[in-house]
Amino acid sequence: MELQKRLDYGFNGYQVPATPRATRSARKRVPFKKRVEDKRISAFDLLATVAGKLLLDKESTPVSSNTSSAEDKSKVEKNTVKEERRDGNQSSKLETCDQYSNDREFIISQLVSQTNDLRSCSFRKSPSLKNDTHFGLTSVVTTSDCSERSGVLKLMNGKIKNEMGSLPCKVETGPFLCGASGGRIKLEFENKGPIHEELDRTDKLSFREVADTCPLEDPVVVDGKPPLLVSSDSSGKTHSYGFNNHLGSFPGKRDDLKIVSRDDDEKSSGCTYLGPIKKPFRPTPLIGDRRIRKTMTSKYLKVAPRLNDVTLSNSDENLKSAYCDRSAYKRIRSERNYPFKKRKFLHYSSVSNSDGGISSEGISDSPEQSINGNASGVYPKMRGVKFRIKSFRVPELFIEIPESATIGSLKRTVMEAVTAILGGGLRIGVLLQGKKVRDDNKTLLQTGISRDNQMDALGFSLEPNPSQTFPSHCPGGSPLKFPCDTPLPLARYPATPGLVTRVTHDPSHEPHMHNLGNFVESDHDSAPSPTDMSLDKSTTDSKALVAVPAMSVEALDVVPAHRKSKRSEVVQRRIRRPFSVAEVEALVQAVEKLGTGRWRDVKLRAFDNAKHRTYVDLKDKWKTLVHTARISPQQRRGEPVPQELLDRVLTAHAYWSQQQAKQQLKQQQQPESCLLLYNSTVRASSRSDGGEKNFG
DNA sequence: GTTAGGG
DNA sequence: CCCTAAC
Repeated sequence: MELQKRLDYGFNGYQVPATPRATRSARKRVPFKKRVEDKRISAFDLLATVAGKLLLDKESTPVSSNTSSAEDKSKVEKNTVKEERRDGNQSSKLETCDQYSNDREFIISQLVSQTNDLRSCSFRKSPSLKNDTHFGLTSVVTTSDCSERSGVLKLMNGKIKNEMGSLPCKVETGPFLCGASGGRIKLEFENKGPIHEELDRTDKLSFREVADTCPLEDPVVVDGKPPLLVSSDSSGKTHSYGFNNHLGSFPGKRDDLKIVSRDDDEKSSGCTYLGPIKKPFRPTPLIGDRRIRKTMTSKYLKVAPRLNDVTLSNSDENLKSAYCDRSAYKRIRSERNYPFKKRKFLHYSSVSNSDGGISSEGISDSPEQSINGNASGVYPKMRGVKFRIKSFRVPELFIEIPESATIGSLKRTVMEAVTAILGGGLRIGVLLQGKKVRDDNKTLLQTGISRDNQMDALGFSLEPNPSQTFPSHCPGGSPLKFPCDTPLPLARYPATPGLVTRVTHDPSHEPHMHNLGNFVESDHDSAPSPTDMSLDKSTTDSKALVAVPAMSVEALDVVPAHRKSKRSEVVQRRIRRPFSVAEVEALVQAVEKLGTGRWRDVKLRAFDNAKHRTYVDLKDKWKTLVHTARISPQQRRGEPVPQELLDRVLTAHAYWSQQQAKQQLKQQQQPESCLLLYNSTVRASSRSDGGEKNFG
């Protein structure tokens, strides 16, 4: 009979509705049980702790320092406010920086603009980049705990490249956590030349030239201020979750920050050559819209070819590498762009999939490690374990900035790039005796980290955060393109007029082609590895999708899932990702077939690869689609959905609503026995084929 | 874990 | 998109 109805309806694409929930065996709702806090320390906790220590504000640092934490903090906030108020005023920004320079100082020793060279070399194959101006940056940044204030930043025609390989770090167990002694963070941006700057006793952030093999000219030394991370959020809440502020308040008195620019193409990983960016960025419309207001300084940095790629080598490899870097744009969002909320922290594998040389060194036992007297029942001898990370190396950074940009802007840009990296582009890997500890749930005790004899083998590494990678895909509607023509879902986010900066993380997560049918890209969350992903998709996806329209690139914008270093604390709201027309079409198609109320199936069917689209999202989208279809076109907002689709939405919605009503009616009328029979029949028919069987 | 709806 | 009640 059901079949007959369908035929009457005249649509053969719909399926028998799934058995209504109500008819399913009743499940008891288990009252929420408050979880008992587990005092055990898991690897994840450890990571969170360390990362938090490294990246977050100095609020958590001991007050024993000469510098008042509170004072610094207030200073930062003050500056923040001021900056925002004078938004756009360069001089005022400098002023702001000046204030801040009390603690840190930047010296730029060399600055070179090589727009032309770049254009003729690395960018030869990238027409879209022709007009870009680049400042190559090679720098070493060091912050240390002393009062000495000096630093040097040399700029060259390269860029701050963020090398996303696994990064080594040195860790020392010690009073770090308790602040007894200064913890240090050494971040390196290596530039081929193994320039390692030893941490000095400076109390500021300094940039120092490293292995600059490029011809430099017009050396410019500027005694500037540190690119204060500005919080443009006047609400004043920013500091509570914005990484920028945390960075701004980098415990200069205690921590050493070392960044060495690096020009290591070989490390750029196996990315494939990608052609010019075809997909134009979606204009960031609305100047003055929410984004602008909120992210004045939160620029989106992009990769820029490194100088060395251009001047030092003309080898294909270099060009290729450079190109890859160029194409591996990603958005790095400032953490403060996201409101945070108390919520369950996204669980993710904290250990990198990348096998890049990870190394850790220098972990030393802390004399005073232990003390957590409170022994839990499970772990009778619970001991505290303290770590002191002596140094970390930060991935490469690429920065592109207009010639006309001011030094102040440049500084800020660099700072922001670093901030972005630290804020969300990295994750921490834990190594024990050279091997990654992948299970975040293991306790230190279980892992053996708590044992003294293991301390020496413990290491941490900074690794690229897969979630920050840029997915790519090939728009199905367009002709098949060569890889090099794959549109890059890049986006430019001029933070301030005249200043365009972009940063990218390692190309190791290079965008890859997918089957046309694979219209929805995963956001790489917890992706095994770029390579695996590709393979995975090409095999898995192809079979699962049928004649699904390809989505437009914009739909695939990767929005880095920002991970708070501090677990269990605030987690930002997911970024809004408007559905593209292609997605809508896929959704409509799936719903037509599966009906409303089977969102999980819809998800599996049409959005299985779009990790960022949950079935709840799909359900919500359908809800809004129905609403949209009902309102007048004038009232609609956002990317217009073809009327044809909206019509289908209404049709399908009406149909399934009717089905639902009928079923409910039936359930009420049918005797129990019949109901059971009916249900079993329906289930069998609707699920015999994975729930996608069509009526004929 | 899913679904349905309100916010 | 989030949150949550009700499955």
